[in-house]
Amino acid sequence: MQKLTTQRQAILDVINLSDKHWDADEVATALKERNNPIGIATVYRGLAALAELGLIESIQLADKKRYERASKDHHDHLVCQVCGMIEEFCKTEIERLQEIVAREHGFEIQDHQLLLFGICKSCKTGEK
Amino acid sequence: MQKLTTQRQAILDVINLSDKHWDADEVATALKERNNPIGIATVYRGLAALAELGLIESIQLADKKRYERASKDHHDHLVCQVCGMIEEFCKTEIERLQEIVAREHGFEIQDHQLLLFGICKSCKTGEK
DNA sequence: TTTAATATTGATAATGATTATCATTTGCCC
DNA sequence: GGGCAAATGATAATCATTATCAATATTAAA
Repeated sequence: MQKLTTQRQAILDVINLSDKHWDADEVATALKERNNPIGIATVYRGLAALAELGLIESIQLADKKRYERASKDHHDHLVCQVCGMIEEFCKTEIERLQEIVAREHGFEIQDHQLLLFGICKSCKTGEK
Repeated sequence: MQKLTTQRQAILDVINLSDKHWDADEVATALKERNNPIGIATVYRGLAALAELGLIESIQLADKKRYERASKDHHDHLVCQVCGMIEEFCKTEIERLQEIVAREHGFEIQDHQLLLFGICKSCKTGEK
């Protein structure tokens, strides 16, 4: 179960194109522009399948899910509320503290998500 | 702007009833059961207004927003993927590290959300 | 207090992301 | 080479949330 079909490879290629955080619609549009249109339902299923295979990663924002290429080390995200830009950061110390919290609660962590919302550097300095 | 109408006070009362994390529909149902039905659109707007006034707090889960009563200290959440239970925890050290990350990126934090997904104590020990 | 401006309510329609349905196609195993 | 399991794609359905809008309530001003 969960095959890497030609459609899913095309989706994977698109996501690996850049370090953008793609939503399903953007992936579908990019595929259309590459003259390889894929049905939107297939895009959704393909993204879910690729994430399950560990070939891409996902973050859940308030309104929609976004996908990015898989990276070696786990990271979390800064989300600019002005321009929508998403930056990444690693902080192993935070991960360690999360484990401590979990232990205190008898909780077994399987996944986590840390989002920092605010204003990014370029929006703060008024750049375009 | 943003008045504390009788409807909004009723919504606030419901949320202050317990330390549950309510979604809009549950609040509307609770109000109906108390013989004080309030239109669902008004419930949504009321919850948003109360959160803006700082009288309640919200967390954004994958599918929906949930509201809880306001607490003195900021806290984050453990979400059990088996039973759906939501626990809270405080870890000021994590908050401090978030600020350090932000400074490193020239980012100004306005809000944040940390969710730990996994299996809670009682689900792990097989309780009911 | 009347009047005017403003915000709220509630029923319902609209939106938007995502999932379900289902007939058709593809790929693989024996 | 037929059959089973999974995938595809068009489209309908779902579900939380927001928009619309007429009716009502509240506040401020005259």
